[in-house]
Amino acid sequence: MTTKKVGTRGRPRSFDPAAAVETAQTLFQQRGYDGVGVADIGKALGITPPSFYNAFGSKAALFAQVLDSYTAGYGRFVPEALEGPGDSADAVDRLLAEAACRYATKDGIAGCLVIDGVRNSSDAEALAMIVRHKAASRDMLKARFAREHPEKADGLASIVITALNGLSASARDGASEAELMLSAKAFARAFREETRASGGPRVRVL
Amino acid sequence: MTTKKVGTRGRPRSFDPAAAVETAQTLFQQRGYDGVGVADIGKALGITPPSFYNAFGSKAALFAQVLDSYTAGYGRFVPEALEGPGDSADAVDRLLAEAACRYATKDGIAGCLVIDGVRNSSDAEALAMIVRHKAASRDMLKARFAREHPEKADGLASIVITALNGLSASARDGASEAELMLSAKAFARAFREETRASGGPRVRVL
DNA sequence: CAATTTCTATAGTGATCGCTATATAAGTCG
DNA sequence: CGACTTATATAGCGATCACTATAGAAATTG
Repeated sequence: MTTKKVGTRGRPRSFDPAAAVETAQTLFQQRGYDGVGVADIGKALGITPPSFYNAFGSKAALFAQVLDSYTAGYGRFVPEALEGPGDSADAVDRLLAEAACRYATKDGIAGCLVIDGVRNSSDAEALAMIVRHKAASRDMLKARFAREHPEKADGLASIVITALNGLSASARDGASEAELMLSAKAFARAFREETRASGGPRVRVL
Repeated sequence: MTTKKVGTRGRPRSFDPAAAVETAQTLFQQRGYDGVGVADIGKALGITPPSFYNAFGSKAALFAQVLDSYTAGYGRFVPEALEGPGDSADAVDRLLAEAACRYATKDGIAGCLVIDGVRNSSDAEALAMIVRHKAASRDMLKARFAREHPEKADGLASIVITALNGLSASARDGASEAELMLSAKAFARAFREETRASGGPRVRVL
């Protein structure tokens, strides 16, 4: 009896659903949506299928909870980096550097759940959820860049998303934090150039 | 009887194995290794499981053939871009631009099979093959960059790999060729800066 | 022709997938 | 206490996974 809410009738839960969401997040991030079975989650939580379905409804519904929790918790660094001091290029520099730190392998977890959690999945429901989350992230980036570069906000968002995609993929392939940071810094400089350029980069090599 | 080799005894094949490898490549690229079943391939080829196993041995063995064919054919653009005229930065500019073109969705296919074909897969054998192919690609990049930048060849390879990873991932997420090209050009400029820089970028904004 | 070789289809292996029908255990409430 | 409510476990659903045992069909060879 992990949860103990007074005034509730019926047999109490033998596990904490919030902790279960965290456990599931870890599993989904390690193996991807399709790579984790309901049986795996059940084993990790010490529960059997009926308890799982009574608590979460379905594997997809649990994944939705995991994604919401992920975005609201771990994923906060994105809006935080974007809304910090300085211009768009400063924000992107913070964002990519932070991503390089966070995406690097820690406790068997690497990369971003939203970016890579359902890659190659054949589950339409899970794919649709991720599409929504990615669209929301793109809108967030675009809105930030549009404040200074309304004309090319969309292109700038594409560059940042592709950079984040690359960092997450390399992290999942085992890249070290130092390796990721090198790419992050290079891409951040590329972004800064892009915010300046009309045609090519207006810089002069010394 | 697609194949007709004279002098062979026994019942002839009802399908062309080389064409089958191409068909399988398409399927693997569309849905990933785990997303394609032997039954799917059989249906696409109009054959039943015994014919499949008689010809290829196993799903993993077919995938190995697909990867070899992919690297030897489609994947030639990588060494070709690297060995063209100019310095490393010129080579990377060609490489990333070519990748942007090729990775963009065409006939339902997007991204790179080596980069994303087994992402989130739970098949150890297929994963091991991809690890080998990725290592070979990294070595190729590193060797090219080491000719001009022996000290930082490894870091430069990391940047290019992360850029390619990003382009492939964004392509699989549906990015247009124009979008990918914008990122490719930005990353190529970042790479050029990196080949010049010791500390930060030695440029002056005009 | 018959013998040999090779590929073919039908059917089914055991394992795993997400999910559930049934019954029981473990609580609160009157 | 009994009535009620909720969560639990055992067992199994149909579907799909990679793969195979068996036997027959289609070619070359003597």
